[in-house]
Amino acid sequence: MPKLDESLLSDLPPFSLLERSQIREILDHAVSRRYEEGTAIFREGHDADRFYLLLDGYLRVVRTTPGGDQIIVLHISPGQLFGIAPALQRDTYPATSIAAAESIALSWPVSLWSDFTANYPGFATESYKTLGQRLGQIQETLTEMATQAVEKRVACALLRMVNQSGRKTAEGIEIAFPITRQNISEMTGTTLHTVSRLLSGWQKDGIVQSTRKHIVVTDPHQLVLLSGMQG
Amino acid sequence: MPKLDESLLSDLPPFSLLERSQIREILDHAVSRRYEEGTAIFREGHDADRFYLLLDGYLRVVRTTPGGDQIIVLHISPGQLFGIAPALQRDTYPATSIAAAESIALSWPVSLWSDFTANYPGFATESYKTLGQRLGQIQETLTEMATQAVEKRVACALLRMVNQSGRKTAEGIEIAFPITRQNISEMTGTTLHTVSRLLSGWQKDGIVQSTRKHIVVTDPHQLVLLSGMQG
DNA sequence: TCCGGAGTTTGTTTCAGAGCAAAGTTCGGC
DNA sequence: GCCGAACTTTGCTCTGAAACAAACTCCGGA
Repeated sequence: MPKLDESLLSDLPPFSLLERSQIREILDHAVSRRYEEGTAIFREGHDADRFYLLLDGYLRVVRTTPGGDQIIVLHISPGQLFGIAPALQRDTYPATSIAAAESIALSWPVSLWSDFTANYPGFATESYKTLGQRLGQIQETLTEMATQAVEKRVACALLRMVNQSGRKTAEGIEIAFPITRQNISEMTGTTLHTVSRLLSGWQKDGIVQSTRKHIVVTDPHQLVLLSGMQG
Repeated sequence: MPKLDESLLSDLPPFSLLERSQIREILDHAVSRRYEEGTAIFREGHDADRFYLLLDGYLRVVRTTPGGDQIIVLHISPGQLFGIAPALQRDTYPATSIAAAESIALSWPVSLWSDFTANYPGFATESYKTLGQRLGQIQETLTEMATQAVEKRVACALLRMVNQSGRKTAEGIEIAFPITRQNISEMTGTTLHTVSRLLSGWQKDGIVQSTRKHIVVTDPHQLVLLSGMQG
């Protein structure tokens, strides 16, 4: 494997407080790997033997029910830690993570977790901050799921993805990774049919523009109104 | 305030590894307080200035939507830490906690959090373990909410409460704190009417026995079947 | 270039469960 | 012992969205 460059990490929150030499050391223990779209990085219930940092691409964190339905708990974007089960004293991953687009991630054996948190002060802090944000996000989704009708849930899901990964284009803001109606239905607890109908409707109203596996939000403000959110 | 006894903490996971003198020291910084049923310990969005340990009673952790609906995210039972926003670098509580029954809790100012984790090794580990379990639990609820019909969700909710706080009685296993149909509907994203109907039906089938604010599960096995769970 | 599979659209039917309405019941306080 | 508030039960109606069904479109590969 080629030697990794320090600049990969130096701008990311978990590492931003560290010395160049420390980053060098961390990188020397890291394994870098590329994942095709659709590939699993690790699977629910498996031994949590490594923790990860997404360098490039996007991931879906997914849970499967005994009945075989799948739901998407959250998405991971570049720069975020994931699979940090060891931080929570878990010996098994609580969910599966799948590359939503071609992705590159670094990983380390869990045995290094305690070293990292002990030796690199900013690291622990930032990890737990991430965890806190994620917990809040999931609670948010939960309340939404429990109280809102399908249309609002789908609107919220789109907005969340736009906020997390939107990039500006001529027509509006585009979700940066491939996503199907089926995927959206798995984020919102509905069916791909219902999502398709909603999206068609919104297209007609000039709120979104979508092609196969690809969505551009042309009128974010309208979507916010539909989502019924406060902020 | 009377001096608190060391035995209050010595058997609880977050403190079980500590010396008597260390526990003494921790207790000397603690404030103990009693909360009437229905009282808030802290509220969503408020300054996270203290963290807590529930000594006795039960709490509901609750979120309110902009639209005014409430949903119960989880319950806290005696011996558990809660309001541990500082562990996640949050400066504000992400949810409200309310005494489901008369309760007693210890609390400390957040400024002590870093002391605790630094000086008492078992403490940090156990806190994060709790957090991990809670995260898993919420993910579980989320998937359930997204994929299961109302009947299963309510069955699951009952089972979860039974597992967390059930005590054996002559007729079956009793949920240890007062709970209304409304409460259950707020755990499962349905209406109190639907919960009432389900409970009536199950009563007829000899699966539960319920009176006002009080539920006994007489046939847990049947309930497991209804819940469609794997374990 | 054609084929097949994956993703999408649209129509129709059906029903679980929300919403609305109204009694009944229990309990704590006066 | 009475009152009112909080909790529960039950009936009825109506609708959002699931389920079922089928066609259509795009894309990559042989």
